[in-house]
Amino acid sequence: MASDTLSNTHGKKDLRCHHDFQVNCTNCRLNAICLPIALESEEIDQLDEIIQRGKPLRKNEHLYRVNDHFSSVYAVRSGTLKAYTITDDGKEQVTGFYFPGEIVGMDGICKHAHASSAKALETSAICEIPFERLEELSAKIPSLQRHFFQLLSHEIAEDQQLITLLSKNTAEERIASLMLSISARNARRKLSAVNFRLPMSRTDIGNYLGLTVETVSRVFSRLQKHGILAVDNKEITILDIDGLKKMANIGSQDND
Amino acid sequence: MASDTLSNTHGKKDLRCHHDFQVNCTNCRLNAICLPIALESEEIDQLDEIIQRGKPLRKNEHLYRVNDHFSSVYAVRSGTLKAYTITDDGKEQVTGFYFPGEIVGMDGICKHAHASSAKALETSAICEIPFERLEELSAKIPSLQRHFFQLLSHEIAEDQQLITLLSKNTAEERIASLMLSISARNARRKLSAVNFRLPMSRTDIGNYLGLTVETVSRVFSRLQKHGILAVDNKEITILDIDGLKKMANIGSQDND
DNA sequence: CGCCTGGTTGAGAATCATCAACATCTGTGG
DNA sequence: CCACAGATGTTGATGATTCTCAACCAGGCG
Repeated sequence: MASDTLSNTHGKKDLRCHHDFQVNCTNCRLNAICLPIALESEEIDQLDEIIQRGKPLRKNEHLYRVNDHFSSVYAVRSGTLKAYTITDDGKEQVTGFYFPGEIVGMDGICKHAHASSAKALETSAICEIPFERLEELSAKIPSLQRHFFQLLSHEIAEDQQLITLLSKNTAEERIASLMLSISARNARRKLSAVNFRLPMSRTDIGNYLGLTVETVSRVFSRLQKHGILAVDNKEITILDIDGLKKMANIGSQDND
Repeated sequence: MASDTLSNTHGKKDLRCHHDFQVNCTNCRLNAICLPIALESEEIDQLDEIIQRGKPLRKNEHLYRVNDHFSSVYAVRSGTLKAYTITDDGKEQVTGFYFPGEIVGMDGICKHAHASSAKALETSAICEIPFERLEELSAKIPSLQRHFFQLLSHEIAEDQQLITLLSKNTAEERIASLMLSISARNARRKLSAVNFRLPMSRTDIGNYLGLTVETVSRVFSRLQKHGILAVDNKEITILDIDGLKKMANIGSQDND
């Protein structure tokens, strides 16, 4: 099933051994949703050359921390990351979850220091993309520059969706939206849209959606009672996707 | 006082007459906070050439609407804009306010269609920057490419601050943060950091911060009672900026 | 086996929304 | 210049959603 998820298939002691160093952008299953989209094959090779692999993270390891010097953005190849900041009064704020094919770290460009921290929710393989090299290459390959502009813009548009969610929607609507978002992102990777395992804790979900753990738990219970979801710990099955969409108040949204 | 605010100084019938068509990027007071930062003078001229001016908007006029074809981003030269989306159930969601020197429309890059609408809160002068031309020029001028990447990244980082605000903070903290943000953005334009006129309605403030008009009004009253703000309709004076910062739970934040 | 983290469920409290009445401002037209 | 209408803002009373505090349960790991 999850052939792009290394996390559950190897132990902890020798992560590097099982890692496939043969992966490159050309043969990566994710290249349709990652940076190389719309590049010519020789251009992909150029991009491929600047990308550094072989940095699998174990669960709870940090990819970078807030205020670290910014030098790269990162593509998730397998596993899941969460990005978060610490508020002035010491509380954590989860700002996003990043699944395979997605790019993390773009909020650090503007100040040359990371605006958030990123840690692995499970064992994760990461492609590091040195930003200065990417800049140079972008100036040479117009479609790459455009694609990267689009990636940044996409993150803005997504954040604004989250803003709307937090500003206007009830607890049930927020959870429903998140489930639909994860479902859509799974579908994009050719995984099941109705059956998946949540990589994050209830605490992280609540934190991300501006809710307490208790509320998250109660909403999951309610959704289960109403026959919309089957919830077994972190294992989620969407039983009534139309009901879920109606609950999320989503007409024509593309949840990616 | 507000020499870069045309809005209050001219009537409605002949907006174009009073508009200063001599403005270019080189002599624009805002060029330190707009795009041309860090460009050589001849590079500024190149940028200047692609920028289209002379599009003053009157209050409530749209710069673009959601789903309009995306072809440009826009720099605010005077006045104020608000960006907003319409949720599936028909409610408005304000996603940002844009002051002179700031760039609006960047959320449209990713889908080549605007992800939000932008309308003028008061008479506003706008610089239109055709995006394809900007892309071409960015490929030629590395510092421009970098600056634009940074602008996009900055918007992401800002949106994430708003997410945190909506997710974790009380009504008072949200209002206090917004006042501090407006104050800091005024200061950046060499205007008063403690005395300013809000260009947006209470409804817009509430909408942006995820609160009702009534709550916004009550919080303003409370802040006034506590001697932190003097509020006279849209005229705001910050009487106790340290108290305001403490209230906003802000230690070391740069509110721009 | 027992501890510890993570998750669930319940009861009471608090913040903010809703509904409603009233005040103020703006601008239009007489 | 004044009067009026509609939009905008303020204040109060009530109620709902969600948070807080607390107890309890389940699973994983030493």
